[in-house]
This record gives sequence, structure tokens and C-alpha cells, in this order.
Amino acid sequence: MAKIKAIRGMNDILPEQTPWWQFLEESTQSVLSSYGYQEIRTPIVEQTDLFKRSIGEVTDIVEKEMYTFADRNDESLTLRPEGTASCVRACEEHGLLFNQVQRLWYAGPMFRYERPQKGRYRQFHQIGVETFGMQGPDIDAELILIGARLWKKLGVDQAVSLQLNSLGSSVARQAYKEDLVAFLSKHVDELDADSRRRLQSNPLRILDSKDPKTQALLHQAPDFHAYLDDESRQHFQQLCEYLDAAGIPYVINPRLVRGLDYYGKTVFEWVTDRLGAQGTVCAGGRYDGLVEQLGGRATPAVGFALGVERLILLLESEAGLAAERLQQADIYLLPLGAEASKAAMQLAEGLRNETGLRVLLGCGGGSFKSQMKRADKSGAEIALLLGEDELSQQRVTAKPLRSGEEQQAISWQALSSYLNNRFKS
RNA sequence: GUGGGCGUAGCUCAGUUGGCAGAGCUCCGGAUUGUGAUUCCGGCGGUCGUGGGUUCAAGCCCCAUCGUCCACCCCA
Repeated sequence: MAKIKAIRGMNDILPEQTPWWQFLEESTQSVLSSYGYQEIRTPIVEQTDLFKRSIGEVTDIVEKEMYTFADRNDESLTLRPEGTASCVRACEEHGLLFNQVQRLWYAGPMFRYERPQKGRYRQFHQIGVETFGMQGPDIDAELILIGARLWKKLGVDQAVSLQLNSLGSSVARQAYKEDLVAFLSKHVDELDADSRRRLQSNPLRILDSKDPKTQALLHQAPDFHAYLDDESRQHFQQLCEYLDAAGIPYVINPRLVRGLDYYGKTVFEWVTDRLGAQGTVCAGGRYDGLVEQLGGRATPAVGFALGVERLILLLESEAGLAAERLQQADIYLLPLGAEASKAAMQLAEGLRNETGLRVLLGCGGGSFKSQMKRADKSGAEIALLLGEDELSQQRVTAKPLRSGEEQQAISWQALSSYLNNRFKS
């Protein structure tokens, strides 16, 4: 019988890895909480239409990357490919956007049917941050400051840089798109195949093309910044002033175009050159039109999402997080024989009550030698030996595992204070 | 969806012009009956990804297929 394996592109995160996940999650949560952001949790499955209407019908995500299936009642459901749509839906559904301001975050798995590669998986994790009801560039700047603070906290601030652009109003964007298509259509034969296709599907993406001939052609194309409406221009300039004042370096990248249809005005990406092809570690922008598009009252909104897997790859490459053996426990209580084992379980409970130390109890028997090996492997500082002699005298033998110190006998009564004393640092 | 690299023990990998399936690490046991981590000895562990084909003989050659990694597309 064939072995059952995990689904392609969906990874198990093993005990060796989870400390980095916890580190990232805890760091993010504490940073967000220090800015007054609140967590929201939404289901990972939604009606398919939610994503079609928010992300855009003709995007790659909707056309070929969604995990879509029929529920038992034939309703079309989809595993969320991103978090913003669900967040907006939930806020709207529960009246969180009516005459108020929201600063929210969420974390969890997203699903896209793509070919896996470094930093890209079919089930991947994002931590998303969304704000509603604030139209000024100050909130855009705040989101960027949150990112900057987080990179510092994680120790990757030297590895990432900020790219910034404005996509303008939808009217300006539409006008530009038409002129760009008109221009490029006259030079179809000079375009690479991918860009030719994008002429239909997503013309702005052509600006991003890696093809040198296409890039050369783009020099003569209409300049997007000339199309920017006054309001967007001003918004963008003010954002830059906020960032200058905060001392946040950035690069204005006029070719930065986000993939999802709902973005307008501010867009930004935190990128790194240390992860191969998947350089975007965090990205976001303003989506003032989305709430209304999903049936709510017009509400300004900005947000971003960071890719957890990519950030963890970066942590590993930067902070040298891979290295050391993980210390699983502080003390390893090692009973010998059935009677000792019963007493040891009680003793361990008592130590957990009285010391707050991590106490690993040797279970499952085995020879003394193999028990000692397990004690060593656990990374514990001290092994507490409990055999027949110790049992009859209500003592343990405390053996330091990480130094040359002599072992010594300690009475059960004095054990907690001995350990508390030893581990207070 | 497209292109390339790689699939041999739990892990990391050798395997010669086609000729008995290997090492290191891990794990278990012993040297040392209650002292780990160092050392020495022994042991457990294999559908050589899968299915066909060529051959007296295939881990090795051919075809197909699956998986994985990297890249394209696209995206966090």
C-alpha cells in the first residue's frame, strides 16, 4: 500500500522549526499590540464570489490558483488565497466599519495552487495588518513604521529595504492603462511573449517585465507619474515626508505594481536580495475602493501582509538561527524501576508547582544508560536520579550534566529551594 | 502551465566499463549490573521513488510516470 504523504506544497513544520515560528509570531504580536492593533480571526473557507469580486476576475490567483470546490449543498467554496477579503467581509458583516476607525491584524494559512519553489508554497502563512476609516497618509506611514520596527526586533533590518510607489486613483490608472495599451499595441512585435499576453490580462504588469527588449521599449512609453491625479500626488508626497521625518529610508520604484486589483494610491514592498527569486517579504498598499466594491459604504483602507515562510528563511540566513541544539528542559528526572517511577511523577509535579522550571520526566523505561543518554539529549542542566536507594531515603542524586561539578544527594524536601537557588540567574 | 537538477537505510551521502547493497550520523546492546556527553566492540535498519523495457545479469542503460528542489509565469 502506498504511503500517505503530505499534499504537494503543503509542509509540516517540525519541532526543530517551530521555535522560529513562535519567535516570529510573538515578536509580531508584541509590536502590533504596542501600536494598539487588535487581532481578528476569520474562517479559512469563504464563498468563492468573495475572492472573485475582491481580487479581480482576471488575475492569476482567481483564474488558476484557487482551491475551489463544491460544498455538499453545491455552494462554491474557496480556501482563502489571501486575507484582506475575509477581513473586510467580517468587518462589514459585523458593523465594525460604521463610523469608526479600525486597526486590525490576523495570522494564518493561505492557499494557492502554484508550483512550489523556494519561499513559495501551496499552503503558506501570512500575518496581515489592515486598517479602516483613515484616509490620510499618516496611517500609511504608521504601517511602514510597524514593519521597520519589526525588522529591527527580528534582527533582519539590514537585509530588507523598502520600495514605494503610488498607483493613483482608479480614474488616473484607467486612463494610463488605456494609453499604455495603445502605445504597446503599436509595438507588439517588440514585446516578449509574456508581455504580449499581459496586454490583455494585466497591462500594468508589463512595467515589471524582466525582458530587456521590453524594458527598452518602455523607455518611450507614457510615464505613469504624469497621469497621477493631484490628490494622489499630494498623498504620496506627504507620505514621503512622514517617512523622511521618521528616518525611514525608501526607494521610489515607479514600476512597482501590485498584483491584486483592489490597490490604489500607496503601494509598498519590503524586499530582500537574499532569498533567490522570492524577494518580497512583506507587501501592501491602500485599497480605498474595496469595501464599497464588496457592498459596504465607501471606506478608506490600507494594509499589508508579510510572508511568514519567507521571513523565517530570512531569519535563518541572517540571524544564524539554525545553529544550537534546542534545550528542551531544565531538569531531567530519571527514575529507575516501577516504584521510583510512581514517586518521580509526584516529585515532578511538585517541582513544577514550586519552581516554574521545565521538568522532563524519564518515561518509558529502558536501561540506565539509555535513560542517561536521553537526559543528556534533552539539553537539561541537571539530571535528578531516583533509584531504590534514593527512594528509601527520600532523596535524589542531583548530577550536573553541563559542568564537571560533583553530583550530590538532596532530600526531596530541600529540592525545590536547591533548584530555585541554582537556576536563579 | 513551462524549463532544468536530483530521487540509494530514519538523516547526510558514496556506489568504478552493467557483475554479492555500502559509509558516516542516529538508535539499541556490550566494554562499565546505577552515571550521559569522549573512546572501543557488536547489532537493528533497503520495494535503490514507481511501472515497463534491453541484458545471462540493471542502483547504473532506454521509455514512461510520480515526488522533490530551483527557475519562469505569478505572488507574501
